[in-house]
Amino acid sequence: MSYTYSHPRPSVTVDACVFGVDAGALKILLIRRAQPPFKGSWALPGGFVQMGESLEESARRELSEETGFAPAYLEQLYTFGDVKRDPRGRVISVAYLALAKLAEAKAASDADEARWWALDELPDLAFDHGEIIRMAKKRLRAKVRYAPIGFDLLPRQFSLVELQALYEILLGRGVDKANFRKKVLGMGLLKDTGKHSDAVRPARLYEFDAAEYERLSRRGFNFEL
Amino acid sequence: MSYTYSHPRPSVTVDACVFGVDAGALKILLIRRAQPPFKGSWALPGGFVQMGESLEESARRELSEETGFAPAYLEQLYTFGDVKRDPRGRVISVAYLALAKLAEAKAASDADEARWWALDELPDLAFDHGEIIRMAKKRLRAKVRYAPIGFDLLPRQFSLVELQALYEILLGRGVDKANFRKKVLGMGLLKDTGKHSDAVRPARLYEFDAAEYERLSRRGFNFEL
DNA sequence: CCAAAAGTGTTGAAACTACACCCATGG
DNA sequence: CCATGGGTGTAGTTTCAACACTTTTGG
Repeated sequence: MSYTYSHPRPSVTVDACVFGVDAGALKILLIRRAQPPFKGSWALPGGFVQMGESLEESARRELSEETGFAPAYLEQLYTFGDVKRDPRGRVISVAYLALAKLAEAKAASDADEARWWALDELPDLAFDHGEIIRMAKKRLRAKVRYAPIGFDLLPRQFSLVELQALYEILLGRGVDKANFRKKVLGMGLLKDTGKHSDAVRPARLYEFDAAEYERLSRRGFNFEL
Repeated sequence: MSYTYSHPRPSVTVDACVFGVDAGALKILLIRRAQPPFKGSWALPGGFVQMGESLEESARRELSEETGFAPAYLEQLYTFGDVKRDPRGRVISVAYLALAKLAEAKAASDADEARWWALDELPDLAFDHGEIIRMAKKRLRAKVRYAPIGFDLLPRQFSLVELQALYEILLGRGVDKANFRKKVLGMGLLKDTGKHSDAVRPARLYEFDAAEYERLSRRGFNFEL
């Protein structure tokens, strides 16, 4: 490294918005802060980026350390850099959006310092984390319509009724059953597993066919619901 | 500032991808680097974030200093943080996507150290700027379809033929004239200025009605082309 | 056979596509 | 009156939305 500069530098953190669906509602994973500032407040899991790790590695590490959790889906959301967003000084935060499958979500929900909160009953939040969550929610609700990321919120095998319920939660409105099914199956992205749920009337279980999605995408296909 | 930490910190920079349309092609504004590393190479305009300015302010300042240019549109694109992306050490870059109106684009193109390049004839680029440009181009081509940002690439007043030509460039394919017009005018976002171009047969000139777009957006309207 | 939940068919309206055509102006 | 480019109209097809309907299972 032959060139080095010495100048005042901001700190850089990562914060993760982990969403999950449980009990018919969209939830987000928060931790209680053990250190000042905002000691005792709820906040997004996250922390300082270390010199030897990429941003995404940093997000995964912090998530694992603070919640013991490895998300099914992780994408960069936005970088928040207002001068006064952190009372400790200049701290720039790279926010990530993550999705968790329902079963795993429940497993992690027992911890004392990390719990799931329904999005319409959030506690007071540290820093500008309220704003970050608003943006993450907006991104999720928009993106679920043109990218096959909803499947990362469901178990690997799911029924069409479950998938429809998920979309109704995310979109915030009811969906016509017959039309939803025709559209979803018409895309040819769901593999019939041959299995059935054990409901009153057993429902066919499907799997998302990621390989087929890749193939179709390369040929110009666009997911849309 | 009662809490302060002392720990190794990355540097943070901003880089801007400024797009413009000229001579029927999509172009991007690059500068020639005067300092090492990559001295003499072409690169995105940008530089170090200062402690007292937000990220967007920083992007506007660097753009102004290096190209004398204030973009019509500016949005954050993505943050690049691979450990080895800069030979000087750990440098995280927040990339911005900017759009410039054609007339202003031409004005700035005379400078020696800043010039416009067609996207299919780019020179060798410093750092990971090639990757940043690829992502910016992808975002622009996708976003122009569901957000009214194409207008920021045209003069304030424009004919439908010009608008169509713009979309054909951005989408990379031909568009049916009659259908394009019906769709665009049907949205009710264009104000007829009453003026005409001075072509062989004078064309009606329109303006994008930003206020009306705001109004419709709040009522659930979604731009789409 | 009844309740509950899974799964389907039909139809009219709306949107999209392709393509042919007409119109205004300068030379 | 012709070339150039601006500006429609229409018809066939596909997609969409609404809604009523049938099927399977447990009790």
